[in-house]
Amino acid sequence: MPRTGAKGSSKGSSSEDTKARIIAAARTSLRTDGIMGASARAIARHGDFNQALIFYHFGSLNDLFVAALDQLSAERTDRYADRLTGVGSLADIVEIAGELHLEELQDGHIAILAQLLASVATEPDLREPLRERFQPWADTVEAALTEALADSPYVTLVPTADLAYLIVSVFIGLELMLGLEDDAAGRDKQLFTTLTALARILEAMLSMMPTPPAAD
Amino acid sequence: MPRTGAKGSSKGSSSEDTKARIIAAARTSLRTDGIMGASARAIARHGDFNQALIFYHFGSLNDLFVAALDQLSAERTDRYADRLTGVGSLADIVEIAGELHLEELQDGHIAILAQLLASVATEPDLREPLRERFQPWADTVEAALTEALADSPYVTLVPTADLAYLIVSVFIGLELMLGLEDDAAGRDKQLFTTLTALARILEAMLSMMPTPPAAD
DNA sequence: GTCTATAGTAGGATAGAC
DNA sequence: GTCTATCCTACTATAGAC
Repeated sequence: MPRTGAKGSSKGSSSEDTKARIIAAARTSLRTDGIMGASARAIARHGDFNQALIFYHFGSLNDLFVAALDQLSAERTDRYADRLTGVGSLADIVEIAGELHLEELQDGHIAILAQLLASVATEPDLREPLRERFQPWADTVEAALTEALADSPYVTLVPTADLAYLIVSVFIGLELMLGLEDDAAGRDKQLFTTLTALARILEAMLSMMPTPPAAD
Repeated sequence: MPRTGAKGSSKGSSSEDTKARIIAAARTSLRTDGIMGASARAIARHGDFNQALIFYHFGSLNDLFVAALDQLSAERTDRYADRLTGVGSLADIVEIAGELHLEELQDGHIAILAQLLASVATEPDLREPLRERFQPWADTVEAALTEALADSPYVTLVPTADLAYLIVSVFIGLELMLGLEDDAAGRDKQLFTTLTALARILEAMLSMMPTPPAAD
């Protein structure tokens, strides 16, 4: 096992540096080759290093994939939180979600998530590690929902945890469905434009309601 | 290539019969082993036949998967249409969608769809065949949406094609996300209960509106 | 139409030189 | 820590016996 911690000198070829290169190559491979094509050899080709390094630094491909997801989660949930904090209305949140989704789609981040999720069917050992690492995503979305609804009288009516789970599911499902499209970005924009418009109509209706409706 | 068409006698061991057994085994393997585990050998094991038969009857694994999807699409979109025709309200449609999703989840039909969609990243040749075969799903959902909204004054406001696409995406995304859960069925029920409740609130609000709101 | 046998390839992972 | 070389396994697909 390679030792951890920063080096005294600023030498560029440290162990941590190599691990980072391997993780970057794994992400590229998952994104472009899919989980079925992301073999040790394919990953090594993307990063231009030796295939055996993967096993020296990470032990197994699955452990490498988990490390890659760790890095991705940390990066992206931060960014989500940045963009989503301080958003006050439902329609605004949908609109920003659309922008985020388009970015993520084009950068291929969601592709990585979808491919890893699909691999759980074949690699049961990945289930627990993936579950832990998907929770922050749902939490970030839920926090944004809660904040956006904070000054609405309807907050208590909305089960934000369930909605957050559904929204994450939409992101994943859209990624796979849009993989069939010729113009995925265009279709994605159109879909979120539709959703934003519906959210604005909903808001208009809410503003016309005299008092919060009873929850059945 | 095996000849097609029905036999004169009712002999059970015809070519078509074998092809059906192979397709059934492919579906089982996709469902339980995932796309990464659904090798010719694994499929043959599920159906208890010789691995070489797959190539004799279908030519390649990808062609077998497409045939399996064909069969699944025909079966299930019929069933969807049966259950969804004549449903008059939005909340009812959501409720029935929840029942259907739970059935499909437990029977593993959506798992097959999700696994095939994920494989497109690695197998570009599957993209076109899959796109053609996913269209009926979206069409069925759209038809149900259109029918459910038929006597509402808001029909023209709702882009049913986009909504249908999103709903299919939710089905796919949920399948993958629920693959991480210990109690997938329970979580699924809970999510659709939430959605149904929200749909009922929306309906109540709509019934209180004096006139259709302008579309921005 | 179904079988056995096998060719040919690619994969995960490790040993051992450097 | 990184490389080459390799083991072993599994895979797709085909050839040829039956």
